[in-house]
Amino acid sequence: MTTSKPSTRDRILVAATDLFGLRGVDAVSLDQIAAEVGVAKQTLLYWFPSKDELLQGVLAQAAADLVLVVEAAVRSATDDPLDRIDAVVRAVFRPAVRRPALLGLIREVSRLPGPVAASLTDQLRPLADRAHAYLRAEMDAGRLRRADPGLVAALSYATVTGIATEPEALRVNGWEPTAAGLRRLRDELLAFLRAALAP
Amino acid sequence: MTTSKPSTRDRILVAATDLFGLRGVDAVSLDQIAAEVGVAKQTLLYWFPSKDELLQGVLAQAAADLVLVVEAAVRSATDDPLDRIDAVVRAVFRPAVRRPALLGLIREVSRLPGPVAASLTDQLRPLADRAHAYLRAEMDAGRLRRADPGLVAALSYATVTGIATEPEALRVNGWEPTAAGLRRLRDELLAFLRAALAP
DNA sequence: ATCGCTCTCTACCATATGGTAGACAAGATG
DNA sequence: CATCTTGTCTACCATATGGTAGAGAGCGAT
Repeated sequence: MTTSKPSTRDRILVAATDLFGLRGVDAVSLDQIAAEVGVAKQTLLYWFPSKDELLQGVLAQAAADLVLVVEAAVRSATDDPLDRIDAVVRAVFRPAVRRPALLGLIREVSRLPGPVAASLTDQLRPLADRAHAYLRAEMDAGRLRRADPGLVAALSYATVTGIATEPEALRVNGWEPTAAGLRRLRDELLAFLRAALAP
Repeated sequence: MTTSKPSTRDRILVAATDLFGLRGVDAVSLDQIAAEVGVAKQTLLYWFPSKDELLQGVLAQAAADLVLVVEAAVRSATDDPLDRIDAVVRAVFRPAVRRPALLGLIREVSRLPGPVAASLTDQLRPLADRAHAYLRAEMDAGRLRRADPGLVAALSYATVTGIATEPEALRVNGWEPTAAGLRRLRDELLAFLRAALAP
């Protein structure tokens, strides 16, 4: 549902996503976002009645983007379950590399309980449910090693977001959060998944 | 370096750890922490000259605890590398289940760049370096499947913290963040690690 | 007793922030 | 022209927060 030319509302959404993701929601003031967009704070509050609703708007957009990316990856993959998993993981990593703020923001919000986090969870649930059902079906068909599909999905989700959203934290492991480093980590994760899920 | 009876300083540290971890650093005011401890805000500022230094104190304690737990686990394990990895993962999960705030806080701080995060990274680096060296040695000895030890360490760290610190986020995968659920997830992770690292 | 040290307290302040009130300009519509 | 809607702005406010200044209580040492 993106309009063709960037409206004020869209520009606010983009700037807020980046700033929230980069510095953390609480650390970013409406004034800073407004300055980044080049409008007055009141214009923000015109489009989004409160900071909370702005955050919700940002998250709705981010979740929608994530859903689109994953669905495109699924459609473009072959029938082989390991290939599909591969494609989805790569798809999730791609925007995370290009725009680390997005997944980082999702993760920050999910960390604390509350209505905003609950709403986000609701938006991502269909995606998770489909992955869940898919894994179960493939395991039943003997094309993946049997395991609890919910646990596998949760595990993969935790790992992917853990890597993609907090590359700075991984420095403690002597690893550098460059784009090349992220790709190597992604490939290692894929190797892990193959080793653990191959029938 | 813990004293035998809980001093005011220690009580402040405990309360701050829990509150920071539970609600996020920015969302917790010094007044709230003081109220929790049962002292005046000034007493906090007497022991820790600023909120930033309080945060650093909390992190130093948390990092030290983590180091102790992991080292104890390593000492108590057998020589088999998979058993050792198993023991370490279980050790990291244990405090995370009992006191989710701790690892969550570490992760939150690591998320944003800055001097506080850098200092924390420095405190955890020895641990990471030892894990790194250990994995490399075992791989060289043929007792683990060959892989980039830095990547394996980073991957495991990301997964463990991803699971342990953000159980709420994993609800999207139809999983419940109970203690039993955490244990099942931990066991699944261990199975993954065995499958991927067995020689 | 009194000095000095440690620890805790009661005010108080400067600042930043989210949010409100309302004016002003530009079209669209009658 | 008059009016209504949309979008942006300037000015202002109430509040919360991190931090400062300084006083006083308890207590061991001289």
